[in-house]
Amino acid sequence: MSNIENIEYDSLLIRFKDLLKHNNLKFTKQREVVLKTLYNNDEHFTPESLYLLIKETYPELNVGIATVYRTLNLLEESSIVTSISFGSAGKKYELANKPHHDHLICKCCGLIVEFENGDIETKQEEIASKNGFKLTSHLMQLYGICENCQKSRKNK
Amino acid sequence: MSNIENIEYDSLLIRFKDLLKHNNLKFTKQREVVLKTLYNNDEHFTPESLYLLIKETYPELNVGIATVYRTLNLLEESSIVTSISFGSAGKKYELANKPHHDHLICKCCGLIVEFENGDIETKQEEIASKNGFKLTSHLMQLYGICENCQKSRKNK
DNA sequence: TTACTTGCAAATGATTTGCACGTAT
DNA sequence: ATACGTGCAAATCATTTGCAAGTAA
Repeated sequence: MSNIENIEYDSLLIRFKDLLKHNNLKFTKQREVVLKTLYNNDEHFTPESLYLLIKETYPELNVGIATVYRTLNLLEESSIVTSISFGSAGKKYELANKPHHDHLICKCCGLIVEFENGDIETKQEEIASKNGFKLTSHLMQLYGICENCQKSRKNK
Repeated sequence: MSNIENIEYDSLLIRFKDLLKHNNLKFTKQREVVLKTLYNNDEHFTPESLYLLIKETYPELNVGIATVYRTLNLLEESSIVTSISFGSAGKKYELANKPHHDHLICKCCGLIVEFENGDIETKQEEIASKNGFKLTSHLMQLYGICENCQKSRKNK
């Protein structure tokens, strides 16, 4: 692990600890492990997939899925993680401090592809100011069928 | 109700009936009423809100919520309706053949302004196809502070 | 010590499913 | 007549919550 990554993780951890202290909450191994696992794995996790990975990685901690849910909610309220939801397949979480990007989501298998597009962001600013709004953030998710799912549909 | 609306509805209905026939499914009052209610009300429905409106509008049919779910799934698979996920507020359905609109949302007072922007939609198509996706829908919400709220903040 | 946190299991809420009866074709 | 569709209630799935025991501060 490089120094840069450690610095990033350390600052995340400090933010998390500060937040806990401010709210009279305690810093626990379980909470740390949730944050660390999100940080070490560049994926979009469902609560269950995160729970399974944590169980596998830290079997001695015997973390319960309820704690994963509780910690994800805490982290999301504090804007340390964000979630995206796609239909009935559920909700997925990722760290919020990644460089800004939007999501392309397969309605069929749940695959998520990240993208970034400056032209669209410029247009969004134009639309907002045309309507008298001062833009603070946005949510853009494109839903479709990915290459693989298009193929498997044809095979049926 | 104008002729134009009737023609639109009739063509929708024909599409639905064709689809049912094609799959050896039957055209029933309940299925018709789900489509008609979506058509007559320019809203985003949760399965439950749609169910409640149908019960209120056609009490004699005694439609069950399971049928609303079943019909929405059927209509969605057939691309007659699409669903959009509004964050934690759940999943909402609307007719797929309406012109797509997006939302500009004031974080301060909740004002919602609808807009439509062809340039962005074109870019979205480009992004999707560049990633091998066949685009079916999108969710774009711009969050900000509206004109009025900007003024009243200054007054404070 | 004393709150807060945990894992567990039970509870909840949304959606789906099995079944016997009803209905469109 | 024969599937298929329906409402109902029970089942399921993801998520939340109550509780007694454990742990950070």
